[in-house]
Amino acid sequence: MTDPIALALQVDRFVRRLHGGIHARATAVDHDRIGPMGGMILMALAERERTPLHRLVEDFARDKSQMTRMVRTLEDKGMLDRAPCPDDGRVTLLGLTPKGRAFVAQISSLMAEVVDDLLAPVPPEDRAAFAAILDRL
Amino acid sequence: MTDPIALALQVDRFVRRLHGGIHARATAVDHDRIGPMGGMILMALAERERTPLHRLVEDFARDKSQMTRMVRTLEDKGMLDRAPCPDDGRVTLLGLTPKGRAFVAQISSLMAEVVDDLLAPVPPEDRAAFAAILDRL
DNA sequence: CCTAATCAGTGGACAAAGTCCACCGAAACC
DNA sequence: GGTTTCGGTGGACTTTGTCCACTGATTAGG
Repeated sequence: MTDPIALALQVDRFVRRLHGGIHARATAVDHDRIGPMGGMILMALAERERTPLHRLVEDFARDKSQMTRMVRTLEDKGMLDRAPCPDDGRVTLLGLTPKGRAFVAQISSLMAEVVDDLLAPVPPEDRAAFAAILDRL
Repeated sequence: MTDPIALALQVDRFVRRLHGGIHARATAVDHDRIGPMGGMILMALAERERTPLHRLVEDFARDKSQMTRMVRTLEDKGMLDRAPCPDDGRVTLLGLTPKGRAFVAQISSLMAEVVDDLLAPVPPEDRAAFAAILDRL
């Protein structure tokens, strides 16, 4: 047991379903074609306000340039804005616009719903354990 | 706690690191440009022999046509072969070729290593719990 | 039986994500 | 003050994923 390959497969599948679920429910709301990834980024921003880009890069474990572009299109769509960091001339701080905030409000409940659905077969106390384990990665 | 959004983020990140880790270690071995996805498929095939395509589709939660193409390129590279199913004229059964089997042997140990690294901060008994929870999805 | 709905798989066309590498300007480190 | 490092950008590309239409077996309904 604890076959690492099976485990990898299952985690991958979980994410797959997650994205799929979001996609399915969000198409109705997502008129600006933000997409799952964009949504994730916005939600992340909603939690930690005024974040530099490189923070997102490591949180999502994505490529810098990719993140640059993601952020760029989100900015173009009026979901977030940039401001130069006063302490460090290199960094630009990102934050949600009111529009972005409104969007996040819409989708985060959908998101929660999706996660809930996926975790349905798992009893609540195990969910907590699950989350706790994930925390240490 | 048990914030579903944070949870989603973490799972996503985990998969990200997983793919990244595989990618990093496998480039040396992967001379046929199989890629992470192809590798996963081959490993899945290694476990359940003679599998119809639609089984992979649901196991990986991918699109049918995508899977068709993946399988096609893997076949072109001599990693797997197809055989018509005797019981059902619609399905084609997939199986690893010797070459495919050899490849899987190579990468699955790398894979296990990667997963192990990722799970390093989690004590063994919790890993089992983690795996058990994943099983119910 | 024979038609109708269903199912496995294929293909085209396209959009979204991710990868690699080179490159700036600002900052930190002797 | 010159050299690394760091945050971010941009180009050029490959890999994945999505949507939709369509074939040929196969089960179901009457």
